[in-house]
Amino acid sequence: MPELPEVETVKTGLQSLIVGHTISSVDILNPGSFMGKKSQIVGSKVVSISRRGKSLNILLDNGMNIYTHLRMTGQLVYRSAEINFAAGHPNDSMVNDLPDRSTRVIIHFGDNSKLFFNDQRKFGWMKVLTNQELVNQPFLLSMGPEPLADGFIAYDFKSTLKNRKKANIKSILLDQKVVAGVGNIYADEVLFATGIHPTRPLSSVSSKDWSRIKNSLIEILNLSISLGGSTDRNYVDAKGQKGSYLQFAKVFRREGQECLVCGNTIKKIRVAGRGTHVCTVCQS
DNA sequence: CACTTGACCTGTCCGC
DNA sequence: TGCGGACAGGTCAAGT
Repeated sequence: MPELPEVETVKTGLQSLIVGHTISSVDILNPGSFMGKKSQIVGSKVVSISRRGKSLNILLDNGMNIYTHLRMTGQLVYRSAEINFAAGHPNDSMVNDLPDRSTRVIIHFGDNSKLFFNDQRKFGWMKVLTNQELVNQPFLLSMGPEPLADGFIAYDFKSTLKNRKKANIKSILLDQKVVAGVGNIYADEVLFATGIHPTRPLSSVSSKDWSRIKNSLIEILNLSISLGGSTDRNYVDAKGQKGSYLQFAKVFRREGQECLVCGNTIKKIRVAGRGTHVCTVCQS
């Protein structure tokens, strides 16, 4: 599921692949995936790509934006005019010729290259917005700080959360209003790294715990970015390549296997409506 | 207001 | 083999 490291990897890929390209036409295969008028983006040139939390923005030279969220199964895959098949993955059904049945929007560029917005479950979206509309998006206005931005280490979780005592730590880490970009994978990994059980109530999380959480978040997110993110099921980057962070995950998707620290069996429980991976010896 | 649960979708997997 | 149901998890709406 595209979380911060995955969206960051897509952003980096798109920066090298589509900046400077002019949009020549847009095919909307699923109207629910695309909000706004395509006439407002056709003829414009891509200026820059930016990320906030798990959301991505493509800025155009006419002042319009293509604000995008991949949600659970979204992909943004670029293909040049010459190469439609991804090279080197002959047996990989996830990286195939495009469009496929999950393709919802195709953005065509002047050099006949294309950007495919694929989204199996149709939860993701692209919104055409003016700069003013973009900055007024409620989702962006309420979003918490970027964990990889300067100053995050000084961020005071305790004061942000002063009215919240009963919630468990995992649902807090998943709350985009508290901190941006953390999803199920990295919440589980950070809580393992800090020895905190996911169901711990906020009232029992100390300042020292928060300090460990912040340091661990930064370390884990940076490691994942360096590995191209995590591919659990659907995620691929802008070139259609999978990420390899899950090879280094300590608990996520490791239920039934031995804890790499203590040897106890990793368990899968349900917290905040999410599948949650925990070592009950290392985490309390 | 804080917090929890269900809805949104589609594909995969598991048991019968 | 086919079929039903559980499950996957980001965000928002509706419920307690």
